[in-house]
Amino acid sequence: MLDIQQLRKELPQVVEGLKRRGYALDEATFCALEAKRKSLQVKTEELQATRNAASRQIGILKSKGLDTVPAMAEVAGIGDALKANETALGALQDQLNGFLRQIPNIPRADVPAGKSADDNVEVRRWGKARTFDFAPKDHTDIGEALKGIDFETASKLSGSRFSVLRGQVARLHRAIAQFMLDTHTAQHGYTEVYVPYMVGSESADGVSSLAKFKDDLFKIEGRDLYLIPTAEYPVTNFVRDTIVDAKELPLKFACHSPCFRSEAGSYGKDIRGMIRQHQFDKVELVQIVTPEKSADAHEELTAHAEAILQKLELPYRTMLLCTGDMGFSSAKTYDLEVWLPAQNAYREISSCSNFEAFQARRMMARFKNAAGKTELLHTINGSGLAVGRTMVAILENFQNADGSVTIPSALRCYMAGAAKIDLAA
RNA sequence: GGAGAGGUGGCAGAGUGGUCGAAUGCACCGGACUCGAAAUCCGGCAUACCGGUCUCCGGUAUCGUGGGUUCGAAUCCCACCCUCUCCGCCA
Repeated sequence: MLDIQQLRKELPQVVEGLKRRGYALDEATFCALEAKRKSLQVKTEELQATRNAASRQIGILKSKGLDTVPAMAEVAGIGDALKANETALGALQDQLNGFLRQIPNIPRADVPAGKSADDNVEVRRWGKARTFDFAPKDHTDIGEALKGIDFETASKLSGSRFSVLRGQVARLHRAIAQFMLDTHTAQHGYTEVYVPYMVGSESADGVSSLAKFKDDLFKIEGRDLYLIPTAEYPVTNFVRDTIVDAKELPLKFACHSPCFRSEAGSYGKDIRGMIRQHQFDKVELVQIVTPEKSADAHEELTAHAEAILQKLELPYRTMLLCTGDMGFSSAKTYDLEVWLPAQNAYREISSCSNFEAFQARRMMARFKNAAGKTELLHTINGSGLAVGRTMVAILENFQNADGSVTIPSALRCYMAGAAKIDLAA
C-alpha cells in the first residue's frame, strides 16, 4: 500500500512513477474521494468534540449534585446527526482504502522502464553453459529413467502438476534443501525458522493483495486459512502489528517450506516436468531492515541466492526486471535464471525483491528510529532457491551420456558421499 | 469434544459508568551526581488520523474484533475471534 500522505502531497510524482510501470492512477476519483473525506471528517470530528464536551459537563454537574436535565437536553439533538456522519465517513474511508490498496508499488528510479519480460536487463552472467557430446535429455526423461521421478503415480494421487520422487532423486531433493539452509544460516547470517504452512487472510493481505491474488491461492474450505504460496507469507508477517526494537535489526530469516500455488491462468505452460507445480519446496530468504539499509540489503540478499548457484556450479544470469514485469508489491526485483540445457534457455529459479515500505505499511510493521520516532520498516525477500527447479537444473546440467547424473560436490556430504546417481540404483 | 480463566501501552500489570489515554513497575531517552561506570535522584516517554497561522497548537479515534445500551463505556449487554489451564481423545 502506498502512503496516502504522499498521494496528497506529491500526486503528480506518484502518477508519473506509476505510469512507468504501466499503471494509470485515476486522479479524478482520488481527488473527489479526498475532497469528500476531508469535509465529512472535519464535520464528524466537530460533532464528536461538541458531544464530548457536553458529556464532560454532565459528569461534572452530577458530581456536584446539580441538575443535569438542561445540559442533557442540549446534547439530545447531536446523536442522530453524528451517527449519520459517522456512517458516511466510515463508508467513504473504506472506499478510499480499497482504492489505495489496489495501487501497485512505485518502481525505484533505477528500475529500467519496460512493458514485458523482453525489456528486462541482464546485469551479470556466471558460469559457462556446458557443451554436450551427446544430445542432452530433459529432467523428465532423466528422472524417469532413474526411476526417481514418477508423474504417473502423482497424477493418480492428486492430478496434474504434482510429482512423486523416489530413492536417490528424493534424497537429492532433500539434500538440496539442507544444503541451502545450512549455507544461509552458517555463512550468510540468517536465522532458520519453521512456520505454519497455512495463514489467515490478514497475513495474506499483509504481504500481497488478497483481493487481487486469491485465485492463485489454495483456500481451506470453511476456514479463514490459505496454503502458503511462499514462506514469505508467514515469515514477513512475523513483524505485522509490531514495533521492532532498532537494536534487533536487521532481521534475517531463512525458511524451508513447501509452497502451494493454484497456477490459475497458466494452462498449457510448462505442462511437462517439474518446472511448474502446484506444490514445490523452496528455501526463502527474508530480511527486515531500516529504510537506509534496504537497497544494500537487497543487493546482499540477491548475492546470497547467487552464492547457492555458484556453489552448485550451475550457470545462471541475473536479470533486473523492468517496470512492467515486476510484481505488484515490489519496488525493485532481480530474477536469477538458471541455464537449462534441454530447453536451451535460462529459466527463473529465484526472484529477489525489495518492497521498501509497501508491505510494512499494510502490515503496520515498524521500528523506533534513533530519534525515538516510529518509522515503517522495509521488507526484502528472495528465493534462495526454489528446490524443485534447482533439482531440475542439476539433473539436466550434470547428466552423463549413460543416463547417470553426477552429484555436484557441494551436495555429496548430504548424499552419504555418493558422487553420482546411477541407472541401476 | 467437555469444563474453567483471560485478552489493557514496547513488556509486566492496576483499573467495574463520568476530566481515564489510562495508576504502578520494568525497559527506553534526556539531565544531575561521578575521573568514568554502577547505584540514586529529577524530567520525558502509546499509536493512528484530521485541521490550522504546520520543528508548534488544537481536535478525533483506539483498552482482542464487531454490534448494542447511555448525554457519557476499558468498565454494562450480545455475537465472534484468539490465548491459557484442567479433563477426554489422538499424531
